[in-house]
Amino acid sequence: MAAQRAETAAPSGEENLAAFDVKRRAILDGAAEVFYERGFTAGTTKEIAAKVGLSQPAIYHYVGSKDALLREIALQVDKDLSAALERALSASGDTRARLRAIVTEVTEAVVLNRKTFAVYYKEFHALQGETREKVTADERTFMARVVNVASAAQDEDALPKGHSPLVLAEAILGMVSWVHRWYRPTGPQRADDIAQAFIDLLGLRDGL
Amino acid sequence: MAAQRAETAAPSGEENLAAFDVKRRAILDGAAEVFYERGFTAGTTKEIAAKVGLSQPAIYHYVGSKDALLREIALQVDKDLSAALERALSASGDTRARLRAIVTEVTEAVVLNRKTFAVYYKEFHALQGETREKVTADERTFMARVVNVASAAQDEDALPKGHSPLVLAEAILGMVSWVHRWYRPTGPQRADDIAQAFIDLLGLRDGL
DNA sequence: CCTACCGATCGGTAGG
DNA sequence: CCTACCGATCGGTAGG
Repeated sequence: MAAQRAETAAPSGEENLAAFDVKRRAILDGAAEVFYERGFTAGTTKEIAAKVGLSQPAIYHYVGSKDALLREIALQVDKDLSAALERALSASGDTRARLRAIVTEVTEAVVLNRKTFAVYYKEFHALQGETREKVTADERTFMARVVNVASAAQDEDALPKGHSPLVLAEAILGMVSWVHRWYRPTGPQRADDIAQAFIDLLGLRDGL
Repeated sequence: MAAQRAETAAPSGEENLAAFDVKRRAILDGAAEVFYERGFTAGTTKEIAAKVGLSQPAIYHYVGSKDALLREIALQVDKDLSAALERALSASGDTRARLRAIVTEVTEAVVLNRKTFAVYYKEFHALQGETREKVTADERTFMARVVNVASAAQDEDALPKGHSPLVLAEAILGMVSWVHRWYRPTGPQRADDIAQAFIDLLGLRDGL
């Protein structure tokens, strides 16, 4: 449960806290990759260790449990999503501009950490206890804020009236979230191009 | 690998082929539910058996392996998706009407078998061998056909020009596919309402 | 940070 | 279709 750092001083007093964090980060990255390729349950701590050049038990010097690996991944995505929304909503402009900013910021977040987002979406059900509750609550808050913007957009004729703003918000976020499944970094599209296509498709282009 | 039916004649000659198929179907439904709730790897044959009122080994009288359970689920979704697209493209009407039909038919398919689709999307990576290849190939064909419609729609000014038709197709299908994640049968929305909201959001309403 | 290893789980088989 | 059970895997600990 508790972080392991206190019990894992460097072997010979030569390595420092920064080295610990660097390796810990590498382990988390390796975990995201393994869970992305094989799923949380099928992916093993041994595979993660191999990717970082450690023995399997060595993982436990840096992280308390396999569950903790998934928890950190989920909390990272949770943080990325709120940060993206925060940036989008703090930008200046009218409601349509805010919607555009949401699309752009969230698309960029998904593209930037595609594999981490994929693990988050696919392995949500494997989250346990407080983490599950926190992430669920944060997602609800996130949705509520986007729904508010969608509702305002309907009032201003930037989105079609006569439909639940919740459905419109889920539609827009679905379009954006789904990027994690088809985006390829080697492809011709950049995050900006994709976001702009979404914006035009939704009729949110500036001056429309 | 081979179906088990030939080796599993009814215990006392009383039950017939229909009973076998009924139970087999129940097992597949139970598997979809268990894999939906717990994931493919974490979900056990014991849990599936319990849901159908059988012992764990009894599962193997009806299905050859745990992998076969996932395979059948994936092939069912594969079939549902082609059938939906087939219906959409065989309907009369112009390109915009065809796009509307794709949105409506696929949304209805996803809503109807929400959990099965969720397992398909989340556990794709666990598919093995020929099944994986077939499903991958079918998905590619599916996409190519939707991209064709999207491209034609651009030519006819039913979708915005200046963007890759692939990105537009992924955007529309993402919106629709994501329904598996938020749709609740107890909610106020029917599949039709959702599809109509998508259509309006995309500016595809008839006569626009 | 490693080697050795335990405890538990689980897919699948045997044999009836 | 059941009971009994095997073989293998894996998360995590011990002890250094």
